[in-house]
Amino acid sequence: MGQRKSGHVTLLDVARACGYSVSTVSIVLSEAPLSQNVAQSTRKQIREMALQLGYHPDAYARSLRRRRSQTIAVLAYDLSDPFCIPIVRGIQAGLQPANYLPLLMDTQTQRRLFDTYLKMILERRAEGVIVIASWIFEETNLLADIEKNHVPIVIVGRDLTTRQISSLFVDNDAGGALALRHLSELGHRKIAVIRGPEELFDSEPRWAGVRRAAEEARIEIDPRLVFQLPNLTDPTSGFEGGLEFSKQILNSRRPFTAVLAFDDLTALGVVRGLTEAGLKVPEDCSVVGFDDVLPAIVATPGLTTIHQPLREMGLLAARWAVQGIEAREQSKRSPARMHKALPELVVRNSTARPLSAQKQKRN
Amino acid sequence: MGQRKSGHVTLLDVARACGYSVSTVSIVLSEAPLSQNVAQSTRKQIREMALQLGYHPDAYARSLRRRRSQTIAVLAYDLSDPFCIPIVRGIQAGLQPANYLPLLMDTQTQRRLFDTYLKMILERRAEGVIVIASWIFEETNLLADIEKNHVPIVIVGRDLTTRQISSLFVDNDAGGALALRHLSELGHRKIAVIRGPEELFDSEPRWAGVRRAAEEARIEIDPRLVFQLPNLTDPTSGFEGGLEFSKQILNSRRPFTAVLAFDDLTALGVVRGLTEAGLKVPEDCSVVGFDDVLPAIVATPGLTTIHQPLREMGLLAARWAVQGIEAREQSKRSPARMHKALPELVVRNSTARPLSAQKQKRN
DNA sequence: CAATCTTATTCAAACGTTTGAATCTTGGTT
DNA sequence: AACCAAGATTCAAACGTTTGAATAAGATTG
Repeated sequence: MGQRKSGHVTLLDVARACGYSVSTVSIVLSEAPLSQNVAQSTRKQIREMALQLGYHPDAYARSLRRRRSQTIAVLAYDLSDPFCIPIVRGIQAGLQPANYLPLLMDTQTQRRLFDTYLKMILERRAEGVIVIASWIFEETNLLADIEKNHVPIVIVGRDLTTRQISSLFVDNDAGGALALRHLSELGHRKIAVIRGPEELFDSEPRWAGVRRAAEEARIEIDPRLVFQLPNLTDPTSGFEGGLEFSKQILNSRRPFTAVLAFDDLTALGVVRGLTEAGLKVPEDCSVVGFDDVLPAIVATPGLTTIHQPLREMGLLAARWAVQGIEAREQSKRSPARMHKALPELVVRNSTARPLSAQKQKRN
Repeated sequence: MGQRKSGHVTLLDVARACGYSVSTVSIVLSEAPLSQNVAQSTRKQIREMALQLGYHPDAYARSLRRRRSQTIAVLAYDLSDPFCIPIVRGIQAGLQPANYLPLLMDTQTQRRLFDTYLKMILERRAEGVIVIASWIFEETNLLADIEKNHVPIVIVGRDLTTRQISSLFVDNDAGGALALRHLSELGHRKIAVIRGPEELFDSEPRWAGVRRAAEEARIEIDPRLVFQLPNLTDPTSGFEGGLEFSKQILNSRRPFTAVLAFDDLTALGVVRGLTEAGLKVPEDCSVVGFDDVLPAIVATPGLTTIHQPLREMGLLAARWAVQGIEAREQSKRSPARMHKALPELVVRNSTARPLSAQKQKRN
């Protein structure tokens, strides 16, 4: 209604419209402690006028004055990886009640974008940063700028506690063991394993868990049945990796009854490869994945996999970030925390007893 | 170094450190036109000092003063729908060069969150809004508040040009026709169709396209082979819908050789249902989806589907939003635009000639 | 009835920028 | 010697809030 110069209604507009000072209006609308002393009638009047004019406080002015942005940056390495989404969801859920706005950024595994966003985080005065880890860059050094400003950082999917950064990640060792144990309990003994890319944090401990469980089950893993995914740029390229693997292993003519794939996409690639070669999953060969992402759930046969509590991890990451901010407010030092999430086996239909074992059973 | 009260380095800090006024420093660092008049030596000195101190301009102060937030809100109905991701990617790509920050918000198909975010959009002074459409709420009315502030709106996935909102969506009619034509060309005549939820914008035109193409191909669609998905809350529940469908149609014992599903997730549900009933896809029954999302690509058999140019649509949406903002700057009225994207058939392995037709061919 | 305490409201400064106008140097032109 | 135009730098106000301190008017007390 008024001829405001900027497009938006300001406190001044409201103040003029109902004849009070800017201060009073601010106190009422922001529900400051002082607003107890403001007369009931005044409060009501101001509130109604604000509503009528369509007043919305300017977050920029407010943040500037309060010196708080109420913002937490979420730096995801690649949103097109279905792995990220549940984490983001969890973070959202954790930030909502604390009234922080997640500033969601997708680096698309590009170094250039990572830098751009890092600058933005600083400029937008994010009070905390949650990083969903990527294997592409050594995030650690890049985050130095952020740390210098004492902005709390939490990283999901990678252990950086050695560098004093709070970290959440799944217990890869336990997960790998879970997967192998499942196959061994079904009666598989000739198990092929696809290890993750060397650059990736999860690869090593996952493999260690597999070996440990194999030993416990007295299964010897034939090194000629162990494959290694190349270092990938695109997270969905695990699928191609799995496809490629199937070709190689079938060519080699070495016998195997099960494949333990590094992650779900890789597993789906294996399923595709085997199927195209005329093999049936799970009858001729069992396949197990890792992560439990959407494509694994809706594929047929449903993929047996290791579930990561991604949502819960995101939730916790958000809580930690908020706590870190609060601690900083009171200039307490909060030490880096660590959470190893427990993975769970989800049995679907890509695994079954091997033909040999079935015969055994029938005997 | 300096004993700054706030955690961040300000212009004043830099100014003091090198003995110039705040103005000069601002002019240099923000590369204002006036900076041509600033002596080379001074410029260099200031830049170096800024870098050394780790100065980053405060986006809040800057936006407040410039009255520009350089921000465009992206309101996605549900990020866990793989459909959204490529659109978001496209938007990102389109916003990057224009130097706008996408404020990515995930409403999780919750009305409450939608409202919360709407308020935030206003408070954060987003200069434009891109909505990735949902079927849950009538966004139109909710967006009224935004429109009142003359913030340009672009909607993806739904036609709201009748309400003067620029809209981008796929040509559902053409897509539906494409799908049916593919099946008919393979020789299918008994085609079951799963229509989308009534609430959903795409459902009707897609169905219309199917009927049109059926007529053109002289195929009669048996109404008893036509099913209807219920109104869903969760986008991935299309999978359950497809599963349920298979049970019903197999129970009915009516013959059919192909299923044209509303979207990919539904199609994957159908594949699961048929497979569990002992039917083979595509040998015993062809299945075609719609959208071409990740799970359709990595499933086995790869799903034949109708591809939507989602990334391109996102890119265009971003461009339109930016143009809308520019137009508003010059207080030009820009009329609502419309773009109907062309869908494409992607043939994978979930469709094949029906058994009957194969025999015919051999004759 | 003056002094004190509430209650209700306003003042004015500050947050960190940007920018039109003002100021102060120079060296160059009449 | 007076004048002027660049050239280099600074002043000061403004953006829209918040908030500690100040003010004014009643009500309560000694």
